[in-house]
Amino acid sequence: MINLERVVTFLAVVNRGGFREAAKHTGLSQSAVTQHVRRLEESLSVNLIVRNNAGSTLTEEGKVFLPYAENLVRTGSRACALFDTNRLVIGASSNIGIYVLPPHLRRFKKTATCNFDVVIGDNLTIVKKLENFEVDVAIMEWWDQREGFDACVWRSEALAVIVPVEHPWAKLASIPLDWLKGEKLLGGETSSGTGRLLQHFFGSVADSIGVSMQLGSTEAVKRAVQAGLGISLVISSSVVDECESGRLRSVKIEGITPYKNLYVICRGNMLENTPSAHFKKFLLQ
Amino acid sequence: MINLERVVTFLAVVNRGGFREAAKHTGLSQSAVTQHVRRLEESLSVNLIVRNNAGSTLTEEGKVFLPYAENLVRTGSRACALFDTNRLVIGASSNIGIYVLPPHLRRFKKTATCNFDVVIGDNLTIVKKLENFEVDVAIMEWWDQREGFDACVWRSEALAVIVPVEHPWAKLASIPLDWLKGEKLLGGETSSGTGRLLQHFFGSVADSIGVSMQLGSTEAVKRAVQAGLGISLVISSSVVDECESGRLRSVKIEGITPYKNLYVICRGNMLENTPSAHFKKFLLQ
DNA sequence: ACACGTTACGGCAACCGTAAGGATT
DNA sequence: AATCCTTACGGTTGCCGTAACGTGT
Repeated sequence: MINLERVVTFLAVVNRGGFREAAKHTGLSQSAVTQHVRRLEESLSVNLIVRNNAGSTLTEEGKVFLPYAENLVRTGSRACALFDTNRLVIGASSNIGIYVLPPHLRRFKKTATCNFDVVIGDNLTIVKKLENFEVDVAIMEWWDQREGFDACVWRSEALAVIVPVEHPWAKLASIPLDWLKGEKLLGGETSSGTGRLLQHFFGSVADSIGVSMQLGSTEAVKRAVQAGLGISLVISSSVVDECESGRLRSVKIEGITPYKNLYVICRGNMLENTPSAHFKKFLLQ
Repeated sequence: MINLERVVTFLAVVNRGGFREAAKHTGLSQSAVTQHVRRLEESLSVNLIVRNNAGSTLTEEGKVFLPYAENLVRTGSRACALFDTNRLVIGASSNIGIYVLPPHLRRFKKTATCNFDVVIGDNLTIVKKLENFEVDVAIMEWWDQREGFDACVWRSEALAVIVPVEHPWAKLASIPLDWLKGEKLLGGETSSGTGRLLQHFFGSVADSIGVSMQLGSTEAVKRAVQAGLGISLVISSSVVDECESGRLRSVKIEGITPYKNLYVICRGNMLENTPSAHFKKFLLQ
């Protein structure tokens, strides 16, 4: 079985571009670095690194091995940190991490008995990291009930239809649902479950609502709407500032208050006395 | 950093239910097993296993650590097998493995520079094994274009409508497509893409063709058709013997020669000089 | 008494660092 | 000559297996 210390050294050589630098960085002698890499190569029966006076580089085999090496070290590190009651990695999908979570994190920081890191990324990335043990707990905009995880609804986050200030609807207190027929919404992050939401709140009208671009982030959507490129449906808290300062208008829909459930997700089989359990309990009060 | 050998031993203890059994299974002395587990526990600063005369069990911490351990060992094993140039595991979905592949494997055996194993299973099982690095190359009846794999069409395999010998169509050279309307085909393996095939070759007629049972294997379908339970659509080469010996009849459809594409699938990022690359090249000539 | 896991201990191999040795520029 | 990696070598450590030792049934 592969020796992880050697893999760590291998990665150091790759990242630092040479054996000497890797030695400095890992605290080993550079002779030990040579031995680590050589033994790793022997155990795999291939050369991983092209030795070179001007920067060592990966062989083809090294390139194939690299992702495995990174995965192993990541997972190993996380496993080591598992019972370290002093560390927590929180994952959040972009919108939540940017617009919703910060004040809660600030409150948590006061009561927390441990340090924590936050990783923000699109929904699929965070799910992947949750599965890869790179994050301990995730706050997400949807959950597909996959096996091995405990998900519970944290809170409902209000959604808002936003339009440019010069838009005909901009000065109306609210509009009837029918007006949305045939509209095209500017899309933000992919895979955030917008389709399902539209269906749920707008019923048959949803079929005639299109999503016209995938701008990748709510920030991009806000700018695009400001620029008059179209309208969109976003989390209310993401546009509080813009609405107050008059750069965007939030328009209500008569009789409907669309919202999005946010989920707290942990791996199943969690212990009581872990940082992630504390964080979950904190969020759910 | 965690020592993977100790993790392997830990898993052996968990799976075998005791230190002694784990020792037998891993080839270590049971003293060494004790040391491995103890050192692993020390490195994580928790107890993982409850020692017990009647079967050792996991502690709560052990249960939490278990998935990490499995993940690490799986990834490590995969990485080790990456450059093993003397081992090849070929996966094949049942029909292909049973009826199509054997003569090719025989030819390959003559030229092959490595030993190989064959794993036969239903389509989903083989995909799973491909993703888990349990098979290196797979021959499948469909492919859903998932990321990280290279798939190419190997060959087209003719399909045949089969009927019992006493069936009204049995003595006809061919039948018009329309006759299939309202028929029910006996289904074999699940998830073999029969629905798409019917649509492709039979067009609108396909909508009125049903699939009445899921018998699980082509062998079962053949027997069922022989017994007069219905008709079916199968790979021609699977019924050559039965048609020759008069136990089944293969009926042509006027103007249509249905077939099924077979795919050779490897992981992406493959090197040139691997057994699976050789096998793929061999199949594609 | 038996089956299980732990501890003690001696031999062996692995590993590390120092220092000298090639190779390339 | 300078920089890089490899090799040689000795001291230390860690690891394994044998065997003796607790412990619970």
